[in-house]
Amino acid sequence: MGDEIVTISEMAKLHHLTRQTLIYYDHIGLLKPVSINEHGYRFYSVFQIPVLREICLLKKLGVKLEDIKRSFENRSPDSVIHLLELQQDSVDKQIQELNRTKMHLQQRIRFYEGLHEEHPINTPHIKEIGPRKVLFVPFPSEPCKDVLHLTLMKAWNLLFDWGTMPSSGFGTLIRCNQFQSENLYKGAGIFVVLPAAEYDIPGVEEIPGGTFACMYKYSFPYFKEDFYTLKKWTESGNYEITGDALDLCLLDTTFYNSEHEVDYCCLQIPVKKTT
Amino acid sequence: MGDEIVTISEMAKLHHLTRQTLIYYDHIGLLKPVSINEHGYRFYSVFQIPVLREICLLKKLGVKLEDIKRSFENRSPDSVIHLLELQQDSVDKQIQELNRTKMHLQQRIRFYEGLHEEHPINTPHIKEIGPRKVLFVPFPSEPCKDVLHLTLMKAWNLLFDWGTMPSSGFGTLIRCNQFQSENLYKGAGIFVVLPAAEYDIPGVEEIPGGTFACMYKYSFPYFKEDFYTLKKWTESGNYEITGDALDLCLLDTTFYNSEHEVDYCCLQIPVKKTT
DNA sequence: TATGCACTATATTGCGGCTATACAGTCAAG
DNA sequence: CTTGACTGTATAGCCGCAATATAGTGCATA
Repeated sequence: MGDEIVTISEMAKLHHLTRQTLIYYDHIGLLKPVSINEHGYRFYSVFQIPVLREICLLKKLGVKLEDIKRSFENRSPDSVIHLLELQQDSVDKQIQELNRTKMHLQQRIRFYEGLHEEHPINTPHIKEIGPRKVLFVPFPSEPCKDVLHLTLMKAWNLLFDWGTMPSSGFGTLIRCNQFQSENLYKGAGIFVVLPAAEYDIPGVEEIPGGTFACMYKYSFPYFKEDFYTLKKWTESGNYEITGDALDLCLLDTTFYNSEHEVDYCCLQIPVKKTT
Repeated sequence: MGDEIVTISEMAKLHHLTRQTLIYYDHIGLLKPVSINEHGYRFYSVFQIPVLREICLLKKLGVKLEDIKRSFENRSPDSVIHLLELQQDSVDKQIQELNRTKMHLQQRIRFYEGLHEEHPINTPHIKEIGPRKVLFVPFPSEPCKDVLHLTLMKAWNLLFDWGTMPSSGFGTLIRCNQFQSENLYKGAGIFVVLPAAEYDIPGVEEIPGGTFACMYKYSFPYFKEDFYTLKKWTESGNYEITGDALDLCLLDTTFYNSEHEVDYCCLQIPVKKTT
C-alpha cells in the first residue's frame, strides 16, 4: 500500500471480509474495483475504503445488498435517512413477530408441562379451572374420525388466518342442552383454546372459570361412554351441571406409541354443588 | 375422502400449503405418504393430518425442518418441551440482536438528522455539547490519507469485534498538550463515538460535556490550518482551552459530489470563558 | 532453471425452505 | 374423443455468501 491502491485481499482483510465476498460484490455491481489489470487482478482505491465500510455498516443494520446498491446510486443524507427509516420499520415488525412467537412458545411449553402432574386415569374428580377464551367451530355432521379432523383443521386455519396460533390445546365441546337428548352431538363442535393475549378474533367464546368435574382418559372424543360415565358420577355426587362439556385433547395422534394408540384427553363438565 | 385416505392436493389445501411443499417434505423425509400407487401418486392417511398440523405449528414457531424431523423420530412430551425451550432461547437471542440493531438505527438517523440544522461554514462559534463515550486509536505515524483510513478501520473493527457499531460518527482527536508544539499530531488519533447504551468495551474514553468552540468546514482532518484558525479565534475571544480538540467527520467520501470533494467536518475545541 | 509459496482468477455447488416453471402422464365427465 | 383437473419429475431461482475445484501469476529461494 502507500500508493492509494489496495489489492483485493488487503481490502477484504481491512473489512473482515473474504476475497470471495468482494468478487461477489463486483459481480452484483455493488462495489467494482477502480481498475483491473491485464490478468484480471482487481485493484481498489483507498477512496473505496469508506464506501465498503458504509456497505458493511448498512449490511449489519440488516439492509439488503440490492437496497444498499440502489441507495449508493443516489446518495445524500436525506436518502440515507429514508433508507434507515424503512429498515427501522422492518426491524420493528420483526421484533413484534418474534415477541408473538415467544408468547406462543411459552404457552405451548406450559401446556405440555401441565402433563407432568400425576393424573388418575378414568377416575372422576373435582377441579377448579380458570376462564378460557376459545374459538368454536360446529361439526358439519355426526362426529367421526374424518369430521373431527376436518373441523379441527378448519378452526386451526381460521386462527392462522388471524395470525395467531392454537398453542394451548383443543378438543370437543358438547352443548349442555343436548345432555338429555338422544342426539348428544347436536350443536357440538371443535374448540381451540386461544393464547390469553389474543382477543381481536371474531366469534370468540368465553368458557367461564369455576368448578369442573374432570376425568382423564384414553379414548377418541366421539366415544360417548366416557361422557356418560362422568355425567352419572356428577349426578350421584350431588352436583348440578352448569354448562357445556369439554373434551380437551392433551396428547393426539402425533404421540401415539406402542402403549397407547388413542388420544389422551381430559373430559371437563362444569358443576356446582347442590345443597 | 371419507375412506381415511387423502390425496396430496387435499392434504395441501387442508394445511394451507402447496403440493410442491408436500413433495419437498417427501423428498427430505419429513413427511412421507403412507402409500404410493403404480403411477407414483402419493396418498396420505388421515392420521397424518395431525402430524402435518404439528409440523406447520413448529415451523410457525421458527423451528427448522431438520429439527422437526429429528424431533419426530423420538417424540414425547418431554422431548417436545426440550425442543421448544431451545427455540425459546434462539428467539430471545434474535430479539436481543434486533433491539441492538434498532438502537443503532436510531442513533444513525439522529446523527444524519443533525445535519439538517443550518450551520455557518468556516465561522467559529460557541456551542454546548453533552458528554460522549469514544473509542480512541492513536495514529501509528504522521496522519495522511492512508494512515487515516487504516487507523479508522482499526477502530471500526475493534468495535465490530465487540459486537457494537460506530453509528454516531467518528473523527480525529488532537491532544491539547501538543497545541503549542511543532509536532501537533503527537498522541493524536481516531476517535469513534459509541452508542450511549454500550459501555462494556475496554479502553473507552469519556469526552466531557461542556462549552465548545466550533467551526464547520470542508477539509481533510489532517489539514492543520482550520485547527489553528479556530484556536486563534478562541484566544482572541477571551476563551481558555480546557481539553483535547475533536475534528468530527459529518460527511465522508461516500457523500462526495460535484460540489464538494472533501469531507464535511465539525472542529470542536472545549473552552471556558476567562473573566 | 526449477521449486515452492502466496497470491490471483473463474466456475460450480451448497445452504434453507420453499416457489415457479416446463413438460408429461392419469383419470373422470361429457 | 376431447377436455380439464388432477398427478408426476426435473430444473432454476431466491439471498448472501462459503466452500471447493482448477488454473494462472509473481516473487523468493535452492
